[in-house]
Amino acid sequence: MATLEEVARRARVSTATVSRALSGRGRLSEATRARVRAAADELGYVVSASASSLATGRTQSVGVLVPLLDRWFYASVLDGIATRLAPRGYDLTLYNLTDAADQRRHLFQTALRRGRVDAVIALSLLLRDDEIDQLLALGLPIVGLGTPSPRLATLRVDDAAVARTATEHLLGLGHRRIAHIGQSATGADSSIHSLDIPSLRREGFERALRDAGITPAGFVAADFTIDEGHRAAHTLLTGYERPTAIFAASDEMAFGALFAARELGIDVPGDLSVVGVDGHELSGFFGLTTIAQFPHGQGERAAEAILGLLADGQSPEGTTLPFELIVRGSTAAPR
Amino acid sequence: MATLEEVARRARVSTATVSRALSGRGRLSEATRARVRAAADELGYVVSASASSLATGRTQSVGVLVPLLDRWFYASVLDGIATRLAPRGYDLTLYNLTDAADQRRHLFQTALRRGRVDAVIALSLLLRDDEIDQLLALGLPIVGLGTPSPRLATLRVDDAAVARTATEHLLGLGHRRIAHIGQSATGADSSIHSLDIPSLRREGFERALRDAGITPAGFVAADFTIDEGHRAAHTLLTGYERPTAIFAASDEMAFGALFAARELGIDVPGDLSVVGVDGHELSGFFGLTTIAQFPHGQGERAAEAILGLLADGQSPEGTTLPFELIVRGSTAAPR
DNA sequence: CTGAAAGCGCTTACAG
DNA sequence: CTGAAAGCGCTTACAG
Repeated sequence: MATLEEVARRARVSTATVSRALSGRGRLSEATRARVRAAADELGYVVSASASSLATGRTQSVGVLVPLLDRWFYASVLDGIATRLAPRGYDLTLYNLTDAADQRRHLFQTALRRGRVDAVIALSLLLRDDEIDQLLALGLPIVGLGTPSPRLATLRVDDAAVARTATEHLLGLGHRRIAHIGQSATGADSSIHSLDIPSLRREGFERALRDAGITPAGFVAADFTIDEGHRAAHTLLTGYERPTAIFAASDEMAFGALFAARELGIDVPGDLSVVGVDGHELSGFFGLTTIAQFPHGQGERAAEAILGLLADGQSPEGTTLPFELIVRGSTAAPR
Repeated sequence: MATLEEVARRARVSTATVSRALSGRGRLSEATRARVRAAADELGYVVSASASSLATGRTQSVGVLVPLLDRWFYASVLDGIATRLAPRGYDLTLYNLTDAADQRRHLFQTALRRGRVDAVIALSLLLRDDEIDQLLALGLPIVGLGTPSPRLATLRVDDAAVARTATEHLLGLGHRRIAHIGQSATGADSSIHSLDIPSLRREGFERALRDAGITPAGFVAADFTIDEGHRAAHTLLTGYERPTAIFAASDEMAFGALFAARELGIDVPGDLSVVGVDGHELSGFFGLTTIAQFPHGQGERAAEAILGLLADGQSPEGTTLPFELIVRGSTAAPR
């Protein structure tokens, strides 16, 4: 790889001039600028990331913290982020934040502190207080997306409203025995807080029912996977006093509920209505009524927020993300 | 952030000694090593990535080229890669390779050449010859995963054998009118080659039929999505001389075929058998017979191959990835 | 408008 | 076993 120095020699100018010509910073005569550009092109010169970073303190790279890579929702968000970052010349460094304690420690204490990223986007992460401390101590722009800490500037959907919308849709159809599948991220006994997404949805659900003077017809905790949704729905549907409707806190769990209903010979929507959350790419095929929340767009928004902070320290304007009830064949009035 | 220099001062040694103590390279007395470690811990010192990279030429980071982020298959592979890279202290830099010409050019001519990664993993990418030239010119270890270029060391499933296995499963059940949904990546008229995955699967399918003395009962090109599989299946199932079996080149297309059959009132597997490829996480719920290929494990294998090349230049041992026929309820003998 | 030079924070021969 | 010093390849005040 050619170096700045070689370009300088070829263009018969100093390295300072080459740097200015190529970066566009500082005033130069058009003639020299053109000469330098030509020399750089001929040599196929590209600035060395590490040398440039060392000199400027900037890396042109954004770190993204993701809890689960292989889930449609996160993959979509990530795609949205990548879509916006690339054209602006920012690289994306991916950090998969698992539950493994030593991996988490290494990430916060070492990996992120090596100075490889200029900013951080944190996706729907449950972070401990000391982890947030370490994140903030980096002194970098940070944007959370659905991250349940009031200490992090976060873009979020109003999850209580999401749950209320779904629940009221069912109430509006005339359902009175409505069960919920969801909340298990922190557990009911969580000493942390109830700002995480699953908890907010559960609370929204319960409040909507309470406001209607109705008590929940059941709740089963599940981990936002089809398998778990399937298991949870099976429990609800084989208990006595079967619900006429289920509000699942994610589409994947709702899919599981649909499979469970089919296996049990329960007709949807005749004997059971099901609502999910996400607007999963498959929800249309399943005919699932859902609250769509456009994860790809969320990723784009998060990337734009970070780019704004990076460019002029401007915090994102709005922090509330849109959602939308999409009514399909999985919900109807109870018989 | 504390610097090496500060650690050196605190431990009352030279910066050279600190570097040696922390990296483990070079021989040092246990006493000084301990003293340096203590000083580093007290200051919360972490090596600067850019300074270290500039001095050594190594970045401790692997670039991953992905065509589509929001597809289950790629997301799983990515997760597998991340799983193996993290414990070895390597960062993962994600490059989303779209079809946009200018973005591709920027990636190969600039982004990858900035020296930000020590190695590259390329996932199932269709690369032009000049792009492969540029990739090779980086002089870095490269591992392809299902990448259709003989010029790149690639881990791959024997896709012709995958297709043959699926097809022979259908033949073995007694099917004689078998159609295929797949191949569209390069198009039939591709002047490039037919080493890409969709083409290999199509060829495997056709050869298996030919060996059995049977002609294909149809082929529709589709883009590996549910939507496209749905559309393609609809075409096949509403034509005259409807096939009794469909081999779809991916599970997602097979899901689409199942939805199409259901809409058309065609009983699966009574009137139609469907086989897919991938072992998608949903395939079990759909009762889909499939050829599983374990993308998460593929990602792990690719990461290990790269780590091997990075550590001692050892090329990966085997380059063939496993697959497995999983028979479920979507296939049966024709009526 | 352009250049000489210091500095970013490491690593690694080279000496001793 | 340890240190002084050069060097990695840039950028940016500071001069002129």
